[in-house]
Amino acid sequence: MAEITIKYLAQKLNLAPSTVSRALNDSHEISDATKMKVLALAEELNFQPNPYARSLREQKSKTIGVIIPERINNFFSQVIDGMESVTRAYGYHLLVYNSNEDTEQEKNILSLLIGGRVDAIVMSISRFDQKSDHIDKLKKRNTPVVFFDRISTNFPTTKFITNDYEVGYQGTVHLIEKGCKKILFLMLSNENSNGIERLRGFKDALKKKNITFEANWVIECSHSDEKNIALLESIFYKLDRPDGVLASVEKLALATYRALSRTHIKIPEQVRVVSFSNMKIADLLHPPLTTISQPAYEIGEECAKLLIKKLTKKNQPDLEDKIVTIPSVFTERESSK
Amino acid sequence: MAEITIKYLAQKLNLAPSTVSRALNDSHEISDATKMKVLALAEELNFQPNPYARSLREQKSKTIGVIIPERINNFFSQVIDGMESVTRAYGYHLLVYNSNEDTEQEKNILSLLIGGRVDAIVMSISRFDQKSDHIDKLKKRNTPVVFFDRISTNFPTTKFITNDYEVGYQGTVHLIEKGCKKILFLMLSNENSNGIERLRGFKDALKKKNITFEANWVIECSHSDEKNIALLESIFYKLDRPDGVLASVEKLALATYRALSRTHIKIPEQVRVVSFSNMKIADLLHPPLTTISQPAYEIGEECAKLLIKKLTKKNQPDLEDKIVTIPSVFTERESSK
DNA sequence: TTTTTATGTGCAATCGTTTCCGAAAAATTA
DNA sequence: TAATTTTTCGGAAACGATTGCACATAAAAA
Repeated sequence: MAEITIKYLAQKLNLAPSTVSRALNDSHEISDATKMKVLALAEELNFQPNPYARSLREQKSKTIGVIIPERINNFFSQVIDGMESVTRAYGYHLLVYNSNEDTEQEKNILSLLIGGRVDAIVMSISRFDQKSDHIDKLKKRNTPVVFFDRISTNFPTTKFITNDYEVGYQGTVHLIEKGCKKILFLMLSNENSNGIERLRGFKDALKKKNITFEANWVIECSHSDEKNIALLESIFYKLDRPDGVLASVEKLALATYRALSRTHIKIPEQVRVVSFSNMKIADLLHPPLTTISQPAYEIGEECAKLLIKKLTKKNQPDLEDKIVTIPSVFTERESSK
Repeated sequence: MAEITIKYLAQKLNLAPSTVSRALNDSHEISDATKMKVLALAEELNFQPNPYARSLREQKSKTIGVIIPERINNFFSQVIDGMESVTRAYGYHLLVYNSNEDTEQEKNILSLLIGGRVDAIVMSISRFDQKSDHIDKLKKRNTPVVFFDRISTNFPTTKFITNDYEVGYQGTVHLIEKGCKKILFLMLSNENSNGIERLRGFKDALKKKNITFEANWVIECSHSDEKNIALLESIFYKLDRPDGVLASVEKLALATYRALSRTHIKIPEQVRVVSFSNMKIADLLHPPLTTISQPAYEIGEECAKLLIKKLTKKNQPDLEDKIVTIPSVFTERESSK
């Protein structure tokens, strides 16, 4: 019931709290004999130092805050698994928040975290807004921040992404070479950093292949699955329907599948589909989905490694302002045959 | 740079720290005039009380620890989303850990949390072992614990599950009525609480329908997808193959799909499949999968609500030792037509 | 005017650690 | 043996917030 404290151990052993503390932290100024005694009792009583007292004193929490825009998403789950694999090894903890693709929530979470609850922050931003003042505020603090996937381009820190441009290009070329002449580019919101890069790859591929891009090929979708499906249905219902789809986000590929199934349009015979996706069961869809999948676990590991290094080593410089690219992998399946 | 503290505010305003603290906490013994002044300055400087100082003093962290056996899993993601939706409203934080279906890791995580880092724990245990002493240890502590889905039956607290027995029964009856005579029950490990209930429903349904159960219909699978697929392939390769499958876990249904696809056995013509699953795209599989899906979000909400109540209200009794059942929903699709 | 009461504020202790500083005891050197 | 250094430990002050208690001051009652 009554928590076991250092003071209690000290009293039991007829030592000063300072001595016990030092013994537990294996300080060189404590004799081996007393160290043994202290460790033995601590072990016996299953002593765990109070993390909050320690945090208060040391001015660090051994906790990293993570903000993602969506939790029910294989990509983000894998990223967090990757992070946890390294943070746990270093005794760090992960506080994970879901901003639900909502800038307002993101702002609230950020202000929660800024109070000193975490030593560092990892985030994938909900919207790539111009007015990201809540993120800019972070600059004034000395809390290290790292971005991944959906990054804030003008915030000076390290960002982890995949080769969005190249792979957007590659996916588009693939569709064209399969015979597509009119390809839709589906994006979630026109303002995400990676979406923009993927779109750039898309456009450049069209140009390279001498297909003239038309503005209405870019479909800006919402976060509502139902709305997206309805929108796509209306598009595919027309006579001069597209014959290819590059979905920049998994959920849009699924919306496409649903829309095409409702309108009885066949994949890949009538429309070929390629999607960015980290789904593990892309091969079990009907038809199996051609994917561009991101190295999610690895991205998580890298984010965590970088922060742990910054937090645990002495005299580390500020996080370098650069973009680290980890390549995605393209897997061809039935949906684009 | 220098953190803003209550002491700093007090100095700026020519007040005592205690007065500032009381003003911020809206104490009745502070005049409205000074309250205004304090609040104004706090607002202006964007003051956030140090959470660790507060935790130390108040002996509570406003943090709940969550342990799940797997993160890349829609069910658990939904549960956590549900929890977060209520904890955030009350200013509580979520520390989430993945035990990776491993009792050893679970034990380590638990001992991390026990040090007072969290005010309460929510968990879905990795294995239903007899020797769950690491969980029993929690009893001695006064940290409230709640279980969900994979519960520890003999630990006296509130547990949230779904009507595993009924729905296992229902799924089996469904398969039988579709004409199945030899049905496999796929479980992840023979020792999970919910698996056992589902199996009981399975057996009772067979009995009810006058089908004699055979022990080798219960397949205990591992956590390796590849092994499971190979195992299932070998089973379906035989002549007297089963004509139905009830998968107690989503990943086993997927393994079944893969195994059947490799052996060129048709679903549902040759084998009908029903699975417990919270996949959102069960309808996009080939063929669409008949599912029993758990009310994951709601389970998360209920866990959190219960704990928040226990933690925020005065003089709350210990968590009642009972099982709360929230029903699953059965959705028939092509895979069991 | 004096006494009582209500109101507003400050002082100091506390939560459990870590660490600076100093001091005794032991070991080394002169 | 005396002087010096090294080893080992204790005292006390932090870290930043909350809160019991005391003490002013002003308002109300006698």
